[in-house]
Amino acid sequence: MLQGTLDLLILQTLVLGSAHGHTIAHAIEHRSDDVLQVEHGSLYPALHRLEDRAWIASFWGTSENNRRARYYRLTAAGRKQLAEQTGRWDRLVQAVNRVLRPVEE
Amino acid sequence: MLQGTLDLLILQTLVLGSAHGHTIAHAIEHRSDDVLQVEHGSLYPALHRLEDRAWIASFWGTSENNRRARYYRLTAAGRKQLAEQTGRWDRLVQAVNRVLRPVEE
DNA sequence: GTCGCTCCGGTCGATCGTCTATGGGAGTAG
DNA sequence: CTACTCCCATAGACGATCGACCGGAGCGAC
Repeated sequence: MLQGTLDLLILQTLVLGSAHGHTIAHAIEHRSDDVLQVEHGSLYPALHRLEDRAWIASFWGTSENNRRARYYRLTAAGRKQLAEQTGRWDRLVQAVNRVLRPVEE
Repeated sequence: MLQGTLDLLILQTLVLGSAHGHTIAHAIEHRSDDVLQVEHGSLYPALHRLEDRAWIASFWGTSENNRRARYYRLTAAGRKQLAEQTGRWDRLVQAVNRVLRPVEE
């Protein structure tokens, strides 16, 4: 996966509502038509990283399968961050595409 | 910059003809409207990496400023690799965008 | 009851790519 | 001969991802 993108994907996923790790990973994989794979070893460090930066907040709950699960929700700062990172992502993609597909000058 | 993208950008730049490090960096920066910045410390490791993989080949020459410069050209394998990586890039971008911009289901 | 499976959270070490900083040689202009 | 630019190069740190582990706890089959 592309470096730095996971944080963005997680934030976006949480816009739709609080969720726990497993659900977040599945949502990303499903919505990307299984192109993006979210490994455990990447997911949890990312979640902790985002929580440290106060972009998401967590609380313990019970999953739909009656299992103990840590739920995450987007904070106000996280929402702001999501907008910034989405913009940054778009700019980068456009920049790379300009290089990849040269137009006649 | 996005991880792994630099290799792709370099390969694409060399499609237009052989060039040395400085020129490659400037070309990428210029064609991306200065959004992408190519640092020396990233460029040369990338060039050596690509050469190790035989996707580019190098030879010593003289720059337009009469300076000793190492020129790089795309190999056949590099051209093939460019096509593959471009496809991979497109797939990833589309996948991320699907997650970022949810359509009604 | 207990065995095995799935769900859920977590960590650790290795790896990879980038960045900052530093260095040096060689041409050029004053 | 000094200063500046061009060009190549490397070293150390950092940040993010990955693969491989480990633990617990619910659940269904037998």
